[in-house]
Amino acid sequence: MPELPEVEVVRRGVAQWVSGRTVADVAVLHPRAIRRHLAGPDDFAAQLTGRTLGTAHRRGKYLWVPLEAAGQDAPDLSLLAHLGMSGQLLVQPREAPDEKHLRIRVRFADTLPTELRFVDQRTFGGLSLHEPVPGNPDGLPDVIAHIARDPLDPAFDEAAFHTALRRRRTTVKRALLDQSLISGVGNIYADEALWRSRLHYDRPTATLTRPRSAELLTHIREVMNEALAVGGTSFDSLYVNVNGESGYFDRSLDAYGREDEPCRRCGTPMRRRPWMNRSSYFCPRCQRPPRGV
DNA sequence: CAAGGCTCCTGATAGC
DNA sequence: TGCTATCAGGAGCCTT
Repeated sequence: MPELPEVEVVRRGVAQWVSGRTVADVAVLHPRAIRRHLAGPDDFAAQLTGRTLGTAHRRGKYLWVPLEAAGQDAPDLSLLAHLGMSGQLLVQPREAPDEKHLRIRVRFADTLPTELRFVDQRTFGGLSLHEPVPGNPDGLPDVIAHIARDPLDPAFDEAAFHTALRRRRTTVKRALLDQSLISGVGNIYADEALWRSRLHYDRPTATLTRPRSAELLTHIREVMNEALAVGGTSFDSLYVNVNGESGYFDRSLDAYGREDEPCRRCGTPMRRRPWMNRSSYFCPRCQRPPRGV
């Protein structure tokens, strides 16, 4: 499942292989993949065709590319991508056979042999075009203006994060998954960071002291940077491929998916608990539940 | 406004 | 063998 590190790998791939190229043709093969583009597939294709892709940006799990606007200070339109659970952005040879779940194809007006493909089995992800937030130099799409900066963003407001945690009346894992509070954290890295911090997922955020929440933030950054260090150096070909099952990210997980396996700190069998229609993995000894849970 | 639940989707897997 | 149930889960949307 793509979370921040995986999306960052994709961003780098897009920046390397696609930025600067001009779109010649767009094929939308599944309407659900552009459902955030309210004007529909024909409009999506028409607006994107002829435009040149600018610098690839990322905030949390969102990735976008402003379309270059000749003679203007700021971009007038940005191409937004979210991978959802199973989405992939692939740079493939034009003659490569279609993937089973190919949803969108973008061909370019140059002589390079590659094209951009959006492949997504479960269609939770998608592409869309949006006007940027006025005055934003990076072309931040207006529809993701509510997404908080992510913990790897130099402008992430750490003091505001701590304050917000104390003010919230919720539990710590819910807070970590709230993209308007801190973005880029999904179920996997939430469990990993909580395990490193020895925090139970149902710990009320209001009980976190400033040092404890600072430690949590440090662990979030560490686990993301470690994943990035492994996955971010793995692609060196035309193939920009990220999905959670590719293997090089989950090899080093300490908590996620380790039910009944020994805790790497204390040896106690790890547990899995149904949680918000998904799962939470934790060590029952290292991560003691709060009172009343 | 904040918090939490529901829902979209497809394929792998388990169970009968 | 073949069917059904369950699980994976990001985030918009709706209700409370």
